[in-house]
Amino acid sequence: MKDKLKSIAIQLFYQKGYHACSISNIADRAGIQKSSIYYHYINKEELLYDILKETMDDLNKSLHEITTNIEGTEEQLKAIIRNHLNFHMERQKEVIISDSELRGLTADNLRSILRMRDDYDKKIKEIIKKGIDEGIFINRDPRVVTNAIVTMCTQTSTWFNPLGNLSKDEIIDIYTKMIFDGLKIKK
Amino acid sequence: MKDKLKSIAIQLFYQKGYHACSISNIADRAGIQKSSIYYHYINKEELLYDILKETMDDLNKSLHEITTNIEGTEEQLKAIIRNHLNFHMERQKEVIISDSELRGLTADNLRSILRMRDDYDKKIKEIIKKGIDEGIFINRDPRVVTNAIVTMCTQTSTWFNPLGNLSKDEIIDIYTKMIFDGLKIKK
DNA sequence: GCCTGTCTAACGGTCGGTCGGTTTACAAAG
DNA sequence: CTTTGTAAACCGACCGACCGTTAGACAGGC
Repeated sequence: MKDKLKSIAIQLFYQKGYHACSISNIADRAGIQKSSIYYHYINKEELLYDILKETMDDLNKSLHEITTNIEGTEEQLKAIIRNHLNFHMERQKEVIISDSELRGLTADNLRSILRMRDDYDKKIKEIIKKGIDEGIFINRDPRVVTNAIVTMCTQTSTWFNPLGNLSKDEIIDIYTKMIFDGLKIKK
Repeated sequence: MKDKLKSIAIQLFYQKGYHACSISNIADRAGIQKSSIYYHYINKEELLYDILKETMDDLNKSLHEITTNIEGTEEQLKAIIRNHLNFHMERQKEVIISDSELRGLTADNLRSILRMRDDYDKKIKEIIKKGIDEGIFINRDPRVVTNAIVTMCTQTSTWFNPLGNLSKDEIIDIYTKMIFDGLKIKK
């Protein structure tokens, strides 16, 4: 039932937003009374935190696997981009919640989630910095470049349609080429 | 007072989110009773709609000026990117609200805002398509390319710090170069 | 007989919104 | 120069609904 509640909460937080979705909404959809939810979660925020924590954990875990198993700066970055895109197109609801409902957290929980996000971004920034040092990437502010890449990939969660006529792999291909080689035909 | 209410609402909707911010919150900050707000706005949603409408109007107006005053596909796209980045770094609060609080709108108002957003995106897509036809941009799905560019530029609103050590112009420069030429040093 | 999970019932509080009445500003009339 | 009319702007009390949360009872399985 705890898992059921979580997946219902993901659906509803995504659809209506955290504050617009009440405990009763979730209970109704689960077929139980709203008071019964408090057997599984101490309060509404913990339900949100549980979702965000799990999502960030999974994302960080997948990044860790890449940086330990793949060699070569360019190949690493390519794998990171592929992974990030894949994650955000597969788990659209969770990542959209993660991006828009941080304000629903109290100070301690917020700090915990933000640190996970910072860790993630920092690892990517380090790889871009390494690429610049190795002379394979153009020397531009790594912070800005990281933000540009991460945010554009993250946002696929908001527009990707699993039933559309473009597959995830096709989108990953286009994004990767755009990030590495840009828009313009080389003269 | 109506303008004052709007700017307070922008601040609070941005800080706490639309649903987490009550009419009383806004009234308190404005130094009036909450009932007085209903003299200026028929309900809470109209206050949100007013913000979103004005923001999208201004954005669309700025785009229109570019497409009528600038010639050449590449120069147009460059100007569009500069304008989009500038707008989103200058009016961070409004555009963040525009991106995250659409769910607070009822059907009619939502449709109206979404149409403005679609118009905007469509114009950019057409220019990219034109660039592909003219042989200056690499032939990739214009829908995906547009989404990639627009979302990455939009998201500067979430991380740009006006007090940071990077100016808007520096960021615009990096973004433009990244979009047109990518990350990699050409061999 | 105890633990797990759910129930019913109720709590205090806040929400968006309404109502009738009051203040303010200002202009026309005397 | 004062009085009066009027509309804009605001107030304070109030509404029903719903919020998140708690307490305590109860049913079924180990």
